[in-house]
Amino acid sequence: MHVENFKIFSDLVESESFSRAAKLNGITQSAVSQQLRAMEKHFSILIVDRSQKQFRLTREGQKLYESAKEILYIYEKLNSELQEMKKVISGTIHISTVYSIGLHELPPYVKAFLSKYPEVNIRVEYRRANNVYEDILTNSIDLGLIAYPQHHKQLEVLPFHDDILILVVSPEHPLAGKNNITLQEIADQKFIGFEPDIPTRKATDQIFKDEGIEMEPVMEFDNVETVKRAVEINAGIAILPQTTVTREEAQGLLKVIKFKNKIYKRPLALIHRKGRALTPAMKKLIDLLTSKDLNRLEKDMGGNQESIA
Amino acid sequence: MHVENFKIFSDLVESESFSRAAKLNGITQSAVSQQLRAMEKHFSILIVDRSQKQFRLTREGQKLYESAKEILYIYEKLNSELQEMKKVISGTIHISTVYSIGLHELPPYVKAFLSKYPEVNIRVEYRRANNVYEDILTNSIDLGLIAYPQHHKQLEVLPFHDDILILVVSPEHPLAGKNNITLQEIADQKFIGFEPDIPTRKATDQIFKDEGIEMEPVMEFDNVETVKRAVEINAGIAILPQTTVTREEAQGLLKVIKFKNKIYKRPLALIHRKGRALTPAMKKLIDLLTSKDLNRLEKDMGGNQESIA
DNA sequence: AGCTAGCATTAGTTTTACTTAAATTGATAT
DNA sequence: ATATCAATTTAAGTAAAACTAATGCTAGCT
Repeated sequence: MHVENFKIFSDLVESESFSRAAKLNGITQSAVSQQLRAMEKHFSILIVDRSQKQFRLTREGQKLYESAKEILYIYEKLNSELQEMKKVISGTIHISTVYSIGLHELPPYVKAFLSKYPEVNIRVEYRRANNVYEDILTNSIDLGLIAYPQHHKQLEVLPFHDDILILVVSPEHPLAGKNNITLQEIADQKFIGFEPDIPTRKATDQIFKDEGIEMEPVMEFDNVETVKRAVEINAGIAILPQTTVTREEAQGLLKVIKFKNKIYKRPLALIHRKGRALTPAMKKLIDLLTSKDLNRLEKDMGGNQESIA
Repeated sequence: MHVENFKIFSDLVESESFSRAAKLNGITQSAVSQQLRAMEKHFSILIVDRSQKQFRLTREGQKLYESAKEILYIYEKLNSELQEMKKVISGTIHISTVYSIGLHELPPYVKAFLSKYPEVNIRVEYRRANNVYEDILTNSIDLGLIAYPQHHKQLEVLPFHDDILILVVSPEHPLAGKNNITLQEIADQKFIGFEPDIPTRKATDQIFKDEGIEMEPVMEFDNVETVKRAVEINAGIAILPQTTVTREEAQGLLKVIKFKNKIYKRPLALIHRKGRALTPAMKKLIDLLTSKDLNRLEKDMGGNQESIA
């Protein structure tokens, strides 16, 4: 039994005419007649009393009509609710991110997003890179933010943007006066790095290796914040993403020195489980994050804002 | 959208397996997969999150499941109610009948019927024959009882049984002593008849005509009861259906005389509008009335008695 | 009696739904 | 990494259902 049959039957009852019910549903009168006959056969009942010209339901027909209306009501409600759900931007988004991105890259995006979609909750968890991948693969988290993305069969990797790696020293450090510098010039410095399993550490290791420099950190930490604190007390120098030190640089706590001739990039990426159903809110957030220009996107999104249920 | 689709989807959600849902519905797992895909296309939504092996509904899928259950509940309720209605013998039956049948033939049947199906209301209206036809054709009445049935295109005529016409005289009448009689012997009697448009009058007219007797009633009435009263006061003789005078004969108010050599029958019939939807109660009553043997039928019906909702 | 409007019927076509079989996928083991 | 396994998806073909168009009926009207 088609739900559409109920619609046509309902129209038939209300219009008391096969031909009008047919027109209302864009089919021929013959189809309406055949449908009714099929319904009568299906339930093995008489629905319409055909003993007179005037349209008249049997008791069974009356009952059927009542149920048909109920079903149609639920069905139409379902339809509109589903269409609404597609549009409505709401719910909670769980994000797993490494400190460096979550603390320094993400906030402006989150702020912009939440001002557009106040119905959305964004919950950010700060985790080590390997845990971010794990969270995504086990479906315990919606989105992940990592640097130097590793590809994986069940992972959708969306390039975010690239950070630039710069040298960070204490204002007290002998190199603090320089405006730019080469890797060779810091080869004999005390280097403060990330722990070996942190992607950025692997990246800096590779950078040094490419330049033929053997560099063993004097200290290792698992997040930027601690590295910065160590550099601040002049325990050594560090190579960090530019955006993670803007505040300290502005406050004169740290000195930032660019590399000469060379730009070391730190690619960032947004990851989510491949094929994972994305809520409209998640899609919007991904759009925002993968858009190159935050301001342009903010404008674009203004027109798209939907009413919130 | 098929209601059956909702059933399969519901099974899919509850079993969390395409193959089990398929088995439950006697189709292949491929069909389940195709159906789900068709539903997703139909609503333009994702229903099942396929990003992991484990079965998981999307928010939309959850909503769909809830509505599916509601619809299935109504549909199954409708189904069982319709099947119940087919069985249950209840409601009101409107009968139009002429006096002679309604008063003397019908009562035992009605009594038997009501004792079997106490949920049924039988409303009997006493009308002239032409009005009975009219009531049936205009659908204002369910069943009609008439004598000498006229056939009509929109009329279903079910032969009831035949009355036997006999001569009725007052015990005071000179003919009262006779056991049987010929038409010729009453040719010069004062005859009390029905009005010309009453079928039984037409029948008696024909009977006299066939025998070459010219017979003009001295009185005309439109129903048996009045005819009998007139005979009782010895205003004349009358030809009436045997069953209409049993009480008066037993009480000695009237004398019944059979016709010699000849039996004049008065065919009775049950009529209803052709194609008119008959309720189960009506069908049962028709069965009872058209059955030759009241007692046998009563026994038969004993086993068929249904529970009443 | 014939006409008309509306429904029913029939035949043929299009559409849909299903089955079978092969391909793909994701998870797990090798 | 590669093979494997179980489950789902996809593809192709077929059976069934639903529809249209044309025609047939029938009740109610003139």
